[in-house]
Amino acid sequence: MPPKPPAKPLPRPTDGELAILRVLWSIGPCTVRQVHEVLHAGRETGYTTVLKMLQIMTEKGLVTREEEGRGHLYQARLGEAQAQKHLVTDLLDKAFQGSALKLVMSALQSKKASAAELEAIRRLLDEHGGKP
Amino acid sequence: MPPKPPAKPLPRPTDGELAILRVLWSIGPCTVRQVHEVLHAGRETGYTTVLKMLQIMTEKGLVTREEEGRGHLYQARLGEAQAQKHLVTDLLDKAFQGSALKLVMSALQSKKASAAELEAIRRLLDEHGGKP
DNA sequence: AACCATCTACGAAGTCCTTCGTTATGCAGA
DNA sequence: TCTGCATAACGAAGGACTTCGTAGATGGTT
Repeated sequence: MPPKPPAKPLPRPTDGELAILRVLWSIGPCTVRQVHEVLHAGRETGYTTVLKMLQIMTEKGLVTREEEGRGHLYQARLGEAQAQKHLVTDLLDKAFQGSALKLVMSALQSKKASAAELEAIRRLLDEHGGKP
Repeated sequence: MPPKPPAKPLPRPTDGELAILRVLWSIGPCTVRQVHEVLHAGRETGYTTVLKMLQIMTEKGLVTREEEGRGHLYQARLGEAQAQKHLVTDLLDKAFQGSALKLVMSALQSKKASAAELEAIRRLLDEHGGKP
């Protein structure tokens, strides 16, 4: 058996860490420089700041790192869907008393969902709970 | 015109602050002691810790305070639904590219929603998007 | 009045998050 | 080889969050 990564649950990523994870999810494993360039398009974030955050995220287990030439390649440990599920579960427990209904209501009120999205959600419901 | 409260958007409450807000939402305006007693049932949190947090939350504008006898009454500034909407919108933008569909999918996968809840969500969709 | 319980206020400690200046390392070219 | 560039690492600073010890204020009781 390969030694399991420590079984402690991954901490919830901070907002800054989430921004980095989004980059890793969208373009796959990449170097500090690549992450920095993508982030730099939107925010002003120094190179060493990104590096430091990736180092800390490595310690936390949010990302894994492997040597690549003279630099390192970073990769998100959790897939996007998995991480989203964690975040939603967390919010559900902390702000919605675990009620998925209330959360869905808020979501639909927060952003106007497109008709196509509404239809997709309806189909999801059919698969999920059995049509009435 | 009464002087508006400062127009800066309220900061997102931390987890600890959210726990306090939940108490205020459930039992209405109350004193530090009341909040502490409710919280104490679940977590170990000192009285002065709750007091300090309420003071900071007052500075942030998350709660309002009014004199009551020798103590103070604290009240959440935002209603529960309003605060939930903020939290959901925030999560939507930061982790779901603004896609309500993806968030709803995660929510339904995270917790098994009851049949009644699913039906309620379906009704919500009908009101919201127009039945197909 | 003296005392006690309750409450507010203050400030400090410890941790975490974010940022960045600086230094070390390793590769490539003059 | 020596120099310069890209990268990694270190360490510190500043702010936010949480916790708590302690002090001050107020009201009721003996």
